[in-house]
Amino acid sequence: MVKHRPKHATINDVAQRAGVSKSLVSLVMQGSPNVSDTRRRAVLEAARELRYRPNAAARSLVRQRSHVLGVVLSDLHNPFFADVADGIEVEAVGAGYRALLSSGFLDAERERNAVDTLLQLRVDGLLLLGNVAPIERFESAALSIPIVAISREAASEWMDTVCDDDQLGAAMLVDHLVALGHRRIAHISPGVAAGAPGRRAGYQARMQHHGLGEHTTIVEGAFTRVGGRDGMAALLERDPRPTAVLAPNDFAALGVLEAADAAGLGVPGDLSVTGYDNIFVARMGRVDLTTIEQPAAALGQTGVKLLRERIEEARTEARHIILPPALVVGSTTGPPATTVGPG
Amino acid sequence: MVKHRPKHATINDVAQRAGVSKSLVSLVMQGSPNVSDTRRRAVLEAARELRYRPNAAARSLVRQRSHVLGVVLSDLHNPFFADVADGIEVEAVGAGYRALLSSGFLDAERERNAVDTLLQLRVDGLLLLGNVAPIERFESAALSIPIVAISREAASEWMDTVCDDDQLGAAMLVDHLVALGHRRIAHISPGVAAGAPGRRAGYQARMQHHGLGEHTTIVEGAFTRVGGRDGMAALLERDPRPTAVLAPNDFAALGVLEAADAAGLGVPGDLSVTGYDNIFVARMGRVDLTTIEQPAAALGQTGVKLLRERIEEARTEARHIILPPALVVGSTTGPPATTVGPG
DNA sequence: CATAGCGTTTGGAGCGTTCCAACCGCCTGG
DNA sequence: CCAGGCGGTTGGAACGCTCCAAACGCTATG
Repeated sequence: MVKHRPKHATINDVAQRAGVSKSLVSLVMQGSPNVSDTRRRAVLEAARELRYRPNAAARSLVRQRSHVLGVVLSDLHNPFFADVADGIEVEAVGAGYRALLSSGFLDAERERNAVDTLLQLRVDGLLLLGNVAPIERFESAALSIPIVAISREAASEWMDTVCDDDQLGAAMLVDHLVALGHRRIAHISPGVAAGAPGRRAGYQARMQHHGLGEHTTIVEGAFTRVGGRDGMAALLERDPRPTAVLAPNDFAALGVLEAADAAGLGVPGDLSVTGYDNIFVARMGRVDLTTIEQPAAALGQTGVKLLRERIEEARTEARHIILPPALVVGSTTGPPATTVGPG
Repeated sequence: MVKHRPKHATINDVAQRAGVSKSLVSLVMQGSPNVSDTRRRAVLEAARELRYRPNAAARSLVRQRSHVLGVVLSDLHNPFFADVADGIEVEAVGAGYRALLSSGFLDAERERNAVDTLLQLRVDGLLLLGNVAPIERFESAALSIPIVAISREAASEWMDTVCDDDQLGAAMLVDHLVALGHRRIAHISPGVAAGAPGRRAGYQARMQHHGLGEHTTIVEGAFTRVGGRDGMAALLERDPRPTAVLAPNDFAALGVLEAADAAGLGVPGDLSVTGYDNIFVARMGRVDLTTIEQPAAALGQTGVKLLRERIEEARTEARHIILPPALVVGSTTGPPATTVGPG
């Protein structure tokens, strides 16, 4: 059995084997046109034989560019982030970058750790995807590297943001429910996590707008199934019980549905439920959630474009982009049971 | 407005500001005990002021170690991989490594690309998570860096593997269905993708074992919802139609359920459906899929342990570890409609 | 008083690249 | 016949860091 050989071939090994200087090898590797065909073939051949792979660390050291974009996702389990990440990857690869992901595990400390690792690796730019820590925690990092926060409405002077119009999205859901006849509409909100403040504000404002300010009910609950279950548990203790619940995202909505099912409440007969994100699970026939569709891929692509402006064109003033959300009506919303007739 | 400053402070900047040599700064950064308190404080202070962050590229260049593990996931959207990735991250961080993810997007070419990027970054080890390309494509990479393939039964002389017992898992599902009275049990299989061959073999062998060899029916279909839908579409054209379907994983099973719902087939009345992985969606009340639970976190943790053996203890002979699966019975399986009585 | 030893600090070499200036032939034009 | 130019090639400096050997200033010891 051949011994495992962890040592990598270097550009010098290749140069020696091909009988040329390391500079020539470098030129060949970069696809320079000013290399004779014979030498080029010799170098390529030697590189293949030695299984040579340029050392990205050494390269980025001298180039001062890594051509890698870092992505910190708050939750690997949430399909919405996967959709956004797809958009990021497509746009990044198209522009000659690679995207490297790191999970923040819905924890502020681990999020910070992930950011730090990526920063030490000297990625060219950083995309924050639904981070849970308050945005100020990332401002100091934004001084030394371009950062784009996705799904973060909070405007920062130092970093760019791109998100959907959370306030509008929440308002659309309230409108939809009010049109169905609901009045006691409650909201579950995850505090300061990405997206939460906007949705909460939109909900509150729109309730006021409809003259339902007194029915405004907000309970705490995370962007997860457990968060939805917890929030719903809290709402079940209210008397009178709300007839409709705006979950902060689809994940939480699934938790709400589970809690409702467990409590023997019919959906939408006894309770209407809405989500946010339109993840694939929401569109499964057996779930069919009423929700807000965010333009996930577009969010990711726009994020990369913003990063490139800073990296390649040295833009310094912050840009904040808002993309339009869309209402998707499923079968988890309907008229409240107590409403009789259309009046 | 202050100008954006992409230039990072170096160890020399810190040294100069603190009035010491760069060597001393290096020592402080590495937490060496042989540094006087005064100097240490001065260095730390200077580093903070300059927002200094060690350059991981330069460090890994001289150390020949990056303390980063690369993870290539075949599909970011599949929650099963997220579970495994969690296991990886936990174990990696505990051992002083960081995990960096890259998606292969269920495409052999992009998978190769992802591997190459990570290789160029000189990660200390690589974890392949449900890769779709045949394993031989990664063998040459395994010569220059430790690689562990997860959910890959194919034994390789050059890289380690850790997976659950796919053959056994598939057999358990067949046993379960046979016990319910099924005979026409079909299987959807994604060819050579990770996990597929073992499950297919287990299905075939167990059908034989039960004397149902003639009812063995295999159609092509990927590890995705669309794959499940396609496979089910093909099966719906068979006459007689199978009474039970073994989807290759939960994702595909969701597609099968959708196709069955669309075709007006009751589950489990007209058709029993099983998955594989036990992802969270399978456990939602409205789905409640019969499936096989893979020890996801354990798979990830074991993978990291194997990597560390190669990295830190220079193990060279390959190890192949198999973890036990478990049957999870839900409400998508039941006796076939045509069966009368227990005979 | 010279020496040894200890804790602390430092300069310099080297990690694998890129890139620049310089160089080598060779051809062309005056 | 020589200056100039050009395609092809090369050595060496630099990137930011670690680590080694050596030096430093002390104190304790013979």
